[in-house]
Parts: sequence; C-alpha cells; structure tokens
Amino acid sequence: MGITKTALFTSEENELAIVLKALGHPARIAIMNYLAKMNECICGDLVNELPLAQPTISQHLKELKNAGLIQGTIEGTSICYCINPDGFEKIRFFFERFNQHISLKKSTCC
Amino acid sequence: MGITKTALFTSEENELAIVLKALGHPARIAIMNYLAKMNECICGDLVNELPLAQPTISQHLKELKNAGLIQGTIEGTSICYCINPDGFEKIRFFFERFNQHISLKKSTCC
DNA sequence: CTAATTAATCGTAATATTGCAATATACAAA
DNA sequence: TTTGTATATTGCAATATTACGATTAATTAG
Repeated sequence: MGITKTALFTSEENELAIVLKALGHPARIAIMNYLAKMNECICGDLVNELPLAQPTISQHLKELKNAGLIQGTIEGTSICYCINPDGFEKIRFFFERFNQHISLKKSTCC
Repeated sequence: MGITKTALFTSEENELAIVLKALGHPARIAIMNYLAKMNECICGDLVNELPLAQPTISQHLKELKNAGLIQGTIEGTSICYCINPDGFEKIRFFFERFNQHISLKKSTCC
C-alpha cells in the first residue's frame, strides 16, 4: 500500500510520528542544525549551504514548518526562518520517558 | 525521484535521520511506547495490541531493530524484544542542542 | 514423526516521498 | 513599468514505504 493507517492510532502517536518523520531526512537534519547554529536564515542561505536545488530545499522547509519545527516570517522579498519550539515540545515527554527507562534499568532485557 | 541523496550529507546527519525516520510512524511509536510500559514483549503481544497484521508488525520491528532502537533475543519459538539504548544515544545530543537553544532565547526570531 | 506455535520472508498492490526543471508569485529597485 | 531577487508551486519520473496474504523456517509438544 504505502498508506499509513493513521485512523488506527491515537492522535498522540500520530502527532509524534509527524514531527519525528519530518526530522527523518538528512537534509532536514542539516537545515535544523544550520538554524541552531545561525539562529535564523533565509532559503537562499540553505541553497548555498546544501547540495540541493532551490525547489527541493523549499519543499523541505515546508515540511519542517508543517510539523511545527520551524517558523517563517516575511521580510521584504525573503522569508526569515527560525526554530519553532512547539515541535520540540511535542517530543520532549516521549524522549524523557525513554531516557528515564534507560537510566533506571541499565541491564538489557531477556 | 524518491531516492534520498545520502552521499551528500555527513554520516552524523544520515545516522540521525535513520533513527528519527524509524520513529516517524505511529505504529512504531506505539511499539516503543508499549515496550517502555511493559519492558519487554514478543511479536504476538503486539499483534494483539495493535490493529495491524502480523507481517506488518514484524516489518516494523525489523526497522526499529535496524535503527538500533530495539533488540531481540531468541527465547524458544518466540523472540523477546526490548529497548536498545544505542538508538537513543544517537539522538540525545541533537535534542539537547535544541532544548538549550530554545531555553536560552525564548524570543522567536525575526 | 506430526501437529501446533511463533515469527520472518516473499511477492505484490497502493500510496508516499524525493528531487528537480520549469514556471509562477511577490516584492523591491531603477 | 521593467528588471532583478527570493521563494513557492506545479508536474513528473524514479524510488521508497506501507500493508497484507501466502509461504517458509524454526522450535516445541504430543
């Protein structure tokens, strides 16, 4: 198929998956890393930085934005992108749960 | 295309993307949550728990295993799965960076 | 050995993703 | 208005993912 049966899972599971899926691509990881380093940037910066064409980068930015990981503000002809904390808020508890789980019982199972 | 140009990114970006991509599906989130709660389980448990067929769940388990997020140990006819800390170790620094970034400057950009 | 149990693999259909050229849109400057 | 700059959108080809029925492999029970 190729279709994910979102209706069969909880909204929490689905929302979490959307954010993590958005981060599940090296180009989008690179964009997030660049944003963390530079604090803000425009699409053109990333076109110079990454080995991908402008439409491809624009598409990746769109996905990160849809997932709530970045936000864009129009500034004249360009759009200033920066990190949106909302996306990270959604995954914080998820990872805290596992970090706790891992630190509590260091022994692996079975 | 549909092909990700992994050769164009750093191995850190690629490895991170593999782990996060593995988590980018509601069924695999559900599996991880179940494992966090139950500590360990076999494939059959998940077949009873999730609204997906056995081959589908087996496939999702394989992906989580390949990403280093779970590990399986043969126990008679069944396989005992549990959380593998390795996968989480790979993404820890990534999220720490952003949590720091977010807490430092609460103001959004631009 | 045979049957039952458990899980992986194969094959395949439906759908999604990736990447980019071409184009469109929006704004600013001359 | 025209030209340039910056980014988004469209359309498409190549590839990947999702899901599952059918089958296989491996182990255990009788």
